Amino acid sequence: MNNQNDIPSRSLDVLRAIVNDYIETSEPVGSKTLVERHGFEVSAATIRNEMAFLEEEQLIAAPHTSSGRVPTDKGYRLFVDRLSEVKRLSASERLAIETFMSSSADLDEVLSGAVQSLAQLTNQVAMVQYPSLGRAKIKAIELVPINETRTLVVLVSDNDRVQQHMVNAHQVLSIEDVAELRARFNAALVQQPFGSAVMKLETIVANSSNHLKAAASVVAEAVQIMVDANRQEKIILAGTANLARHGQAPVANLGDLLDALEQQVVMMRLIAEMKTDQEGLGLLIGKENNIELLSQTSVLVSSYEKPGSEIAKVGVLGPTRMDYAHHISAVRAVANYLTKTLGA
Amino acid sequence: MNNQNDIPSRSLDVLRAIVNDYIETSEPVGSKTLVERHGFEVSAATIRNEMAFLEEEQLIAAPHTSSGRVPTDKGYRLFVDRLSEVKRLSASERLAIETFMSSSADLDEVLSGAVQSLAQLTNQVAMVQYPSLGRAKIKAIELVPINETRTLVVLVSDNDRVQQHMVNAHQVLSIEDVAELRARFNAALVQQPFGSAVMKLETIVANSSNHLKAAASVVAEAVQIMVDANRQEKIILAGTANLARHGQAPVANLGDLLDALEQQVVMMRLIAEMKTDQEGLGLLIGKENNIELLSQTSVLVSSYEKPGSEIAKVGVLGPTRMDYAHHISAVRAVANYLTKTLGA
DNA sequence: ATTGGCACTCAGATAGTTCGAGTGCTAACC
DNA sequence: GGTTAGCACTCGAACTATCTGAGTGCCAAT
Repeated sequence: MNNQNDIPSRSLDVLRAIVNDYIETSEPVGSKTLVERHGFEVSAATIRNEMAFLEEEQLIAAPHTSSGRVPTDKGYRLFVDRLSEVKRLSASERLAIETFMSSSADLDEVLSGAVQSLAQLTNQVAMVQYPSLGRAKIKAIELVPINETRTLVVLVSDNDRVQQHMVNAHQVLSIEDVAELRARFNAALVQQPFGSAVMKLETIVANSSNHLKAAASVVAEAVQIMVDANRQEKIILAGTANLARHGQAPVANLGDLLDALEQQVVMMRLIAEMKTDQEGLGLLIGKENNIELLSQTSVLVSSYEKPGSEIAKVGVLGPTRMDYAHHISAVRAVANYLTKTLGA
Repeated sequence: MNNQNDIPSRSLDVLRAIVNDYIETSEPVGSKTLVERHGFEVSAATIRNEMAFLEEEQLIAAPHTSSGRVPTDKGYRLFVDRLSEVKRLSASERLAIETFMSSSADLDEVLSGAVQSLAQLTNQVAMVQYPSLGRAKIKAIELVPINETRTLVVLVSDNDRVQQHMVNAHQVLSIEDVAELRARFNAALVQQPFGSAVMKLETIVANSSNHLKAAASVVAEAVQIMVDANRQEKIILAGTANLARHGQAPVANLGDLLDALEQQVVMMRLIAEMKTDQEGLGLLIGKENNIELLSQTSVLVSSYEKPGSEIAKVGVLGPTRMDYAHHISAVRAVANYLTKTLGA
């Protein structure tokens, strides 16, 4: 097994050229076109020798005997890690991000703007993970009476996230009743971290006036549900149409992939488990993600930070044959804007 | 131009058989298979004569000379209007709807459950339109301080819909300030229909304490935005993956269709403009919708009612070659459940 | 180490052939 | 008159054959 560093510099030049060409044309690339399009000072035959070497190293592969070569997952990996220079975003691209992401909006709007601009920028499927609220605190609980028995429970956390859940107390609640419940829940829960809030719920119910115990327990249940919904990761997607567009789908059965995306669960797990480097970037190429359905797709994420809550991720999913150099810039830029906007 | 009623009964039998067969097999259907699979007491030749007649009437067409026949839009229309018997839903299908649509949830959850169950039931793209809130009234306005200057404005309407919008007052607001704003807005707006609420906003701002005028105007703006967002129709989709699944896409470029669905605007207009009959059902077959992109798809909707607000629609979109008899039942059932659940 | 030369491979395009489901028409039949 | 059997005909789909050319691997010469 050869170490990467054993690969001579010219071989790497060839690999870089192959990846760039293939990303651009999406056709297997052969030795002759390679010499023509890039400024190699050697003949096609020499390049062929290099290619044979790269193939031995499993960095490129031929779809069928005697056809051009295509980078393997391993080839892309080496390319990304050591060969690609980051393409800076153009001014118009930066502008696009800024206009898409209106600041001074609430979390939902900011995230949805971010994911849409990223999808448009990359022509891939974009996704953003909600900041996990593990460390977030409860800012307020509002009870809004809807009719005699039904009440809307609104939970606001200290990072601008608002959740709501309808409950039915199965008993008539007077205005005073609602006020009491509101007071009790707020007194006990405001400023509590989500984690510990749940433990207080029983006490609140126990302390409530007798005739309100049932209602209190229903509200407590709603709070529990919302806290749980928080712990459970959530993502937003945009640009799924890009999968069907631009010719060759990155998967045999496009329907299955779209389905998986719609169900969210696969992507949620994947994005949650992805590791990122010290710069916050994470990338899984092809089979690296160990998900059969995604064996021909790459997932690129960058973490962004929401002060006060944990770090979350934003990224794109596309065919392994994606423009890594460009997309890395795009994802990173959107992540930066997110951090900036949310920090304000 | 022949009136429908001039078409002899046996011809209609043949048309019905053709539609049913084609829906089932998605292959053009020929005279021989037709005689075999359905209990026609006549020979294939006779059926051919009938088919020639149907073709003259433009109810069926042959993809190419000497191939089986396929129903035209007009053929489907006649089939649906006069020939198909509604297929009742199976017990398990009804059960699926019920479990999907937990009652005592808020509007978002109910609608999202409905659209998901419909997508699953029909294997098509399902969509539901939010009830327009033209007649709805404001139930409460809550102001939740997020930090010194930012405040979350929560607007609850009397049909369980909750909206929120973050505002930045650009000035420090004390608890008393927030209380005053809350009181003023609620006093002026609670029980006001959305339509007239907007007109009161100026007065509220004018009446506010001087040092709160700026803040009040920011909040008023937020209310305005939310009211507008309400007036603007909104839909939820589910099951878009079903388009890519099951073989032949109903459109040349699947990407364009997915894109249009994601952008929502096309479907929003279409669903808003669709007419429904006295039973609340509406159906556009193929080119009837006059949208090039959707020329090979049918859209089937049923209206549902949310007491107190206007009527909205729920339905499915799929290839013209869809199982109308079944889907009509499914859409109608979901609409009924919606009306029932929301009326509670 | 590099290169020109050359035989070889093989996917994809083009063209020809066959096959059969399906048609339209006509003449006979009830 | 409606129905039917019979038959010639059509034409897409599937199969085969052939051709082409981009690309390869290898070897001998530089």
